[in-house]
Amino acid sequence: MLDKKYNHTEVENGKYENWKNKGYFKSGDMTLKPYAIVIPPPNVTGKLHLGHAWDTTLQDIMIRFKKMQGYDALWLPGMDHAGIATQSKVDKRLREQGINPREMDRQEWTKAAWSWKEEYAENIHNQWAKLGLALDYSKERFTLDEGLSDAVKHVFVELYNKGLIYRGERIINWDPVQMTALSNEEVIYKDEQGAFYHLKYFIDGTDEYLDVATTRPETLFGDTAVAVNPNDERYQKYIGKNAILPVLNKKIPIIADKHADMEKGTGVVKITPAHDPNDFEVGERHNLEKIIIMNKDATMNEKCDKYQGLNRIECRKQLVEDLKQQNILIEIEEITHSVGHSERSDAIVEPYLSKQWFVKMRPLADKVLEVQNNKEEKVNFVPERYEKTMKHWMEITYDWCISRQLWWGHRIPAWYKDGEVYVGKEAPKEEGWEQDEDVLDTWFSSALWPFSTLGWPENTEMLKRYYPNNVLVTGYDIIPFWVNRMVFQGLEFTNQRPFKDCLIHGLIRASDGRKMSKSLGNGIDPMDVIDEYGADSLRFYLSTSAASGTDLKFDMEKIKSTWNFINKLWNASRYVLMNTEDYKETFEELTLPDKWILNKLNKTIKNVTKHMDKYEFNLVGSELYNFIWNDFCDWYIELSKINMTDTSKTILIYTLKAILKMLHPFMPFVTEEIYTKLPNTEESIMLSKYPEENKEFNFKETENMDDIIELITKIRRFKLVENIKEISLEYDNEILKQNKTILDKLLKLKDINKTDKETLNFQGDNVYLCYDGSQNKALELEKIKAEKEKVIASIERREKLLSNENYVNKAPKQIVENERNQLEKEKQELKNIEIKLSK
RNA sequence: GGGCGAUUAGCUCAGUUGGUUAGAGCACUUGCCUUACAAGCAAGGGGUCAUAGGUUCGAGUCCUAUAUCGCCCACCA
Repeated sequence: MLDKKYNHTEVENGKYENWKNKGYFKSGDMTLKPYAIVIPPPNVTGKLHLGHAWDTTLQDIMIRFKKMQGYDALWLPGMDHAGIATQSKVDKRLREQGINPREMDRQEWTKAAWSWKEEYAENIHNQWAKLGLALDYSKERFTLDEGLSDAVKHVFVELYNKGLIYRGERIINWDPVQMTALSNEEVIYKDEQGAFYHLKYFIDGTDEYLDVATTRPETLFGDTAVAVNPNDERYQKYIGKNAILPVLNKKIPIIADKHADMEKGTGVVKITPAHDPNDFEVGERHNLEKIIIMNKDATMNEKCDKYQGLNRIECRKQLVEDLKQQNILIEIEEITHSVGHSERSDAIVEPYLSKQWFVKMRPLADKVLEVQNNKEEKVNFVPERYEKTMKHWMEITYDWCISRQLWWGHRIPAWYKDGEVYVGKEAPKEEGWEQDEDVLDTWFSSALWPFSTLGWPENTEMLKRYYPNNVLVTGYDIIPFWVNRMVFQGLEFTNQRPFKDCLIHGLIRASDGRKMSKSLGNGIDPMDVIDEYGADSLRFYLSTSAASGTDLKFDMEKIKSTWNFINKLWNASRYVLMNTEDYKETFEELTLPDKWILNKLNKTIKNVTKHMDKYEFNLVGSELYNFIWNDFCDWYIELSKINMTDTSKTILIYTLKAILKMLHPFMPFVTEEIYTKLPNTEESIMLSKYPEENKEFNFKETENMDDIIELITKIRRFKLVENIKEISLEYDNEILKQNKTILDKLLKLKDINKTDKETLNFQGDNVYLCYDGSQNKALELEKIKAEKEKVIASIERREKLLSNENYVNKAPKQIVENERNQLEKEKQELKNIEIKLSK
């Protein structure tokens, strides 16, 4: 027997280990249809947050649903080595131990990183277990494991051979703290206070000058030209002359280039080809020297005169001061502008000329854009609008900088010797080749995740069976980093989309609407929520509280009310178990309530399945909530108390089983607990079959039950409003007579002196409610009048609607018919009211 | 600058081919310790669906503007 109260800790304890040990999470039954999801691999940097809990719950729901529907459902777990993120954490820990990580031997360091990985992977495994995720651990992968590393090398070499990977000197985003290059996606722009520094660049041999505005004056040491627009009349006369670069007093040419915008600032722009992407382009066009003026840690180098050794911020300060003294500074114009920061270190990103490896994006992106036009082959985004996000990225994307100056990651499979480059899966046989020191962007390996985890580039059975994946589930913030890259790599290397559907969810926000983050201190640990309310509450809340693709404001009150809902389910189950200890299963002699609940259950199964197939979990949630609480608990269970028979016992069990199965994907623990206590069940609800509509239970006459419910509600309201304790009923309706006991019990009818009568209507027949209303006559009259007004207004609305030929002809018959029926009912009601008033 | 989304009850949010008189949870009011559950039961109040037009027999839902808020991308001399 169940305890009086739902205790989530007790319920959840031990279940996961049992499922895992019994092998229920394993895939591979070749007699079944395959279904596959690969988990978005979490970083091995730390703890899972609520976003992970949300993301994985959605996947677990689909996996458990498909398993119960008889699919061979694979949910492949794994983790991401997370290059920069992990390296910085490992470094931080080493520094705390008094070790300078950069002075370590690379192999030593890597060992430390691997032990970090083991430690944090264990954390994550424990958290997955607490969440109840049906992951097939026998297929678990890690982005740095042997197979995946082979896939990475394979892709690198292939792309290189196709000319889609190249090495070149470009302006890249440089993180001077991590001392590595970054991709555009890893740069976060933030609005900050800054200034335009207007400087005098004198024209050589004159005392005229150009007013050059810059936000980064310290870069002037790298200036190799000043540009004006070729059509700018103001400056025509200077084109071809030289300007004198302040401080260095060096002559630099004044050139005409379209990059100079006549509308912006003074129309004159300094050109620093080694420290600005646009200036780089200008430099290429005009064959300008590209002077790098900073070291890798963003301190000024030997090109910077006396400023050498200062960091860029210090340098700016002192330089501006000096320029002021020298009367070179014209003015400082305060502005707000956006400044790029490193996603991981938050350092201000320095545009920096550097030799790096790049993926040539245009041909890869074009392929995606083409495939998205094909309904059968495209990735279907849910909600659809996120396809636009991907397409837009594909349209504007430019070459992807993939080399990182880190130690933690896939070492670039390129070797150098005497200026020659060799790219291959293995090192060249001859002596003297040195491998590239750099590693690849973490996203380079995760881009292959949907197929590399299945054994690709080998054409394995797994790959054939589970690729493309059925659905990928992730947040919209990851679309540019990951989704997009999986799609183009998938198409390039497997000629197929990596997954058929892409289910996108939003971000979890704190209750004040802000992002949850460590720095704000408003983060909530999902494990704390689980301790307090259970994984089932958390899961149901996360998966049913927001429409797909929208953000979710975390609300502890709602988790609490979800707990209440589970407690309700728990107690309903308790009631069922208490009353079905001994019974004989039979569906014979169904009563009206029996038919009614079976009918409702059918409808619920139909709707829930439909919504599940469309990933509309919030709608599944409300469908089940309403059915369980309002239909099953409030009505059917109450009705079952009137006359408990073998049939009603059978139906209680039958309905409860279906309820538990439909809830199971959302709340696996409590449904398992209850299900295994019910008679005649499999040893785990995970082995049970998802409910299906039973056509034999679609009874037409169940509308009578709806009418009885309406009548009972009306009478209860009347009793409450009029403050009447005792009533009796008089009626001559066949259906009411057949269900007399229902009315007697639920309304607690008694034989009393009938001094007053209220006339109600049931399916066209009058029902008289007899009571003693001697105390409150005057009040009643007011109420009746108000009721009359309401009914008249409603009748008028309906008559107007029904007299509209357009409406009657064009609206669906069912709706028009319904409208007519309601009108008849109301007319009857009005008659009753008038009779009452005439007394 | 370009794009996307949001605006519905006091609060948080559903409302996915346009179709009865717009729903839920929490909060609120009234009456109940009825042997599954008082973390409950029974009943109730509360919304001109941001604004202005339009399409339609019919609009929260479709179209066009406007306002406010948010997000993404681009630019940032």
